[in-house]
Amino acid sequence: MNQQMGLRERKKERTRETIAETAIRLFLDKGFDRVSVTEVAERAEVSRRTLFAYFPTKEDLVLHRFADHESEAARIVRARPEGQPPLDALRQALLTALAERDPNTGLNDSPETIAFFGLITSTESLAARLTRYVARGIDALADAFREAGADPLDARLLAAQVIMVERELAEINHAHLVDGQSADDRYPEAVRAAGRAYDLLRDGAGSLA
Amino acid sequence: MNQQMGLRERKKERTRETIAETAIRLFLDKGFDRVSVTEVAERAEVSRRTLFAYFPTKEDLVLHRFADHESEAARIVRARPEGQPPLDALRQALLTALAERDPNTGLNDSPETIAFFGLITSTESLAARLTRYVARGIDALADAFREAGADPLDARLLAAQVIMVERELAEINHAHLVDGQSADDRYPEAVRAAGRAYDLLRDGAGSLA
DNA sequence: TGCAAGTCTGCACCGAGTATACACAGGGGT
DNA sequence: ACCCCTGTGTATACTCGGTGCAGACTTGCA
Repeated sequence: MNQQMGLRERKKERTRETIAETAIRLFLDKGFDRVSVTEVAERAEVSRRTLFAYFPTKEDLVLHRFADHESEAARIVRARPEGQPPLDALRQALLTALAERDPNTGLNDSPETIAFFGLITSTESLAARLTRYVARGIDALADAFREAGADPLDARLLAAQVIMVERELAEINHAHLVDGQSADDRYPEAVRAAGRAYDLLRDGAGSLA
Repeated sequence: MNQQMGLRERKKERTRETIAETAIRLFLDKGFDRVSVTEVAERAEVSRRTLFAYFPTKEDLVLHRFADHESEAARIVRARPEGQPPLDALRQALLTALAERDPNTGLNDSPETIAFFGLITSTESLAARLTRYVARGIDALADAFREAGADPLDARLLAAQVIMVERELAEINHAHLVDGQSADDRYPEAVRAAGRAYDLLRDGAGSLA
């Protein structure tokens, strides 16, 4: 029974992947607003109705991946080594992600990644819906901070700051790559900016502002 | 001619106000998703098409007010007294707004204000579109920080943090009022939280996290 | 083989938003 | 007085995202 259920699940998963891939390919090719859901369904060889059974909205065809990563920051905090401050763990994780050219850092210069990133930032409805996942990421991170012993108010404020700062850093990196800079060229400055950002979080803006 | 133009402008403005007020009243009464644009147009006695000439989207019927306030923070920084650090000016402005029970602080307990605030946070499409104005507010504030002499990277990071922190504070206040607390009861704690938030921005999370 | 549950589909429908073509008013120049 | 021009509102019909419904098909299971 387990195997049979497994087969079904796998088939559903394959259908799901096919739909999402077809959609993203079309969106990258013609632009999100210039492709109708009907066209996606036709190309993916499912009915419109079925497509909506897998993805509740058109935007989710693109953004479903982010649903999985929304609590990544919280996970990092929870998995940190004994005795390490949460902010240090997050800083370290960001530096690692930069070194690995993690797409979420905006520092991956493969054409598809750049295009995908650009698709989201340049499509208003996608950017808007993305913030929903961002908000959940903030909530999750605030929970993790609280578990780590932070005051509830501090936890929320700091979580919001961390998440927003990481987004800004990613956007800045992406902007440079769009400008033609290679990820390797940008890397040192990206590392510096990330360090500066976490210094600000730890030490504050102080007299500077 | 000036008078006639003036009259015309005023008439347009009144029409605009009528539409927006009618819409908000209906939304507060039945919920955003349970009122169609057609119904709003009928009640406001204009055609659907005319309504869309005044407000590009249904969401803007509610959010148009925020478009004006999106650069409020930037304005505060630019208008600060000679020699005052930008963060101090923002802190001071927030404390003043709290004392005045400015609706944007989430600390206004008039039933309409609470309902209006709740309408936005509980309606996904409204919350999503609101972030568009928030993003523009961040950009504007970053500009102001740069004019005040901040490094461009610092300006962006700090602007994002300030705007998000003020939003979080407002949400927390609103949540307490929804719970039944009066604005006056909540006020001391709101002041404390605001102070703590700006302390964090100035001094950082430090060893705490 | 036949039953039951889950999945897929077609169809009709709703609501948001747009294109087009038109009505109507007032103002300005001849 | 005439016409035109511009700005504002209107009716109609359309596209597209998303949902409800009822039937058909697959798949697992007895």
